[in-house]
Amino acid sequence: MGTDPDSTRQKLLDSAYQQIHLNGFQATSLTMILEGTGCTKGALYHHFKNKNEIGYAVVDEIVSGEIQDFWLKPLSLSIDPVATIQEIIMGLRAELDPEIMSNGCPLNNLIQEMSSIDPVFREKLGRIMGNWQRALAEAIERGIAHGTVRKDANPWATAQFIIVVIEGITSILKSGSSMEVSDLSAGEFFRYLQSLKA
Amino acid sequence: MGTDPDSTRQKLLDSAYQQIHLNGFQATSLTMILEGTGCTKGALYHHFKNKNEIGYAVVDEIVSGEIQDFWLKPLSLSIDPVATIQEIIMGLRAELDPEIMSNGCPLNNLIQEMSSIDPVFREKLGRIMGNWQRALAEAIERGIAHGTVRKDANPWATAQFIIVVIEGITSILKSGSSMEVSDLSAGEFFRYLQSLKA
DNA sequence: ACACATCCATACCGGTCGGTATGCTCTTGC
DNA sequence: GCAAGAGCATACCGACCGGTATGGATGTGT
Repeated sequence: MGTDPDSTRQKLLDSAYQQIHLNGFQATSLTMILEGTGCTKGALYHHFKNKNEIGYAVVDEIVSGEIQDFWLKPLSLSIDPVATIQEIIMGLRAELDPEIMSNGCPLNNLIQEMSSIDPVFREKLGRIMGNWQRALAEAIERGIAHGTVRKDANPWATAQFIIVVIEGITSILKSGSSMEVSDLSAGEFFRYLQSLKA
Repeated sequence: MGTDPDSTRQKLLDSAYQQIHLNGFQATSLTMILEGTGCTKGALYHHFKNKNEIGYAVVDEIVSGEIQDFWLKPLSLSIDPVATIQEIIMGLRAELDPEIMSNGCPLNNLIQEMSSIDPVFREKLGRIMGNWQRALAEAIERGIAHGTVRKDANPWATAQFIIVVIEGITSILKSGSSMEVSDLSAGEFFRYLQSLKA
């Protein structure tokens, strides 16, 4: 049996992450989180102080890690950020289940729902966004230094615009329409990315 | 006194619209909607079948109308869509209370929250998005015909990308940071718009 | 082997939610 | 001027929410 406390905590966190991604944080009840884990409310309140703390832990231990793995790590090694960004996006498209992807970017979803309500969420999510933007900007700077990116590109503004477009595309995906819809704007996005090249 | 039933219904709708914009649809309780209107639950359930129908009415009668007024109407007369889009955006920035604007685009908010949950919301919101995109595409086509837009621009893809960027920017606005944050990507966006000119 | 903390299940609580049942008041058709 | 229904207020309901109190099992230091 899973008498390992760490594994039960992880099971709860994973379930919470999935449910929050599906229904949003506020619409996710503790009962829904417990469902499928085999745990009860006792376990949940043993590992977490209250519902908000579960959300905070999801952000700190899961969402943050995914941004780290998918974006920060590849970018930190890149001297050709335009190519790297395209590879990341193509990789995400191939890897992720489209049904899951149609639920939007977990980071963006939480920002939309919680940032204006809860200052702790706001701070944590804002920090992740900041790291993401910084990693992009630094990669672009390295690209300029290595001659792979136009010299007159503004790294910080460009980084922010890239995030804007990515979050915009995943947002639009939710308005219904299938995958081909985002192919169009993805094409325009790649055209923009190419325009950054030196 | 306001014994006029139409005005009562309108008051309820307006309050619902504001509360939904502030807190989201699911997090908005009927009590919150009633608050400030001077009405009670009796009035509410006299004019609307249930909570969902209130949301549907808000979409049909308010959100749809705002997109119509702010975007479709100006675009339908334009033969220089790039200029028109810039004017609309500058106008929105000047007109709207920044505190209200930091709550995001009502259309986008509802899509994020409700599209994956409720098929009726999904259909209604998707239809509005479609109209918006179509109006943009048609304006771009007219721009091409009148020589204000590059001939090799793909109207449909460009229209979608423009929506993506607009929704992306209003999304990012919520992640904290003040107005100047969006100025950066707005600058990049205008740069992209200019690149569409003939 | 015994005290004790960790880990978790069960049962329960007050509060709020969306929704309903009922009746009053005022308008409107005739 | 009188029935009939529109327009609404009040009171109430079951369901579910987040959270707590309690106690039983299981390891753990000594």
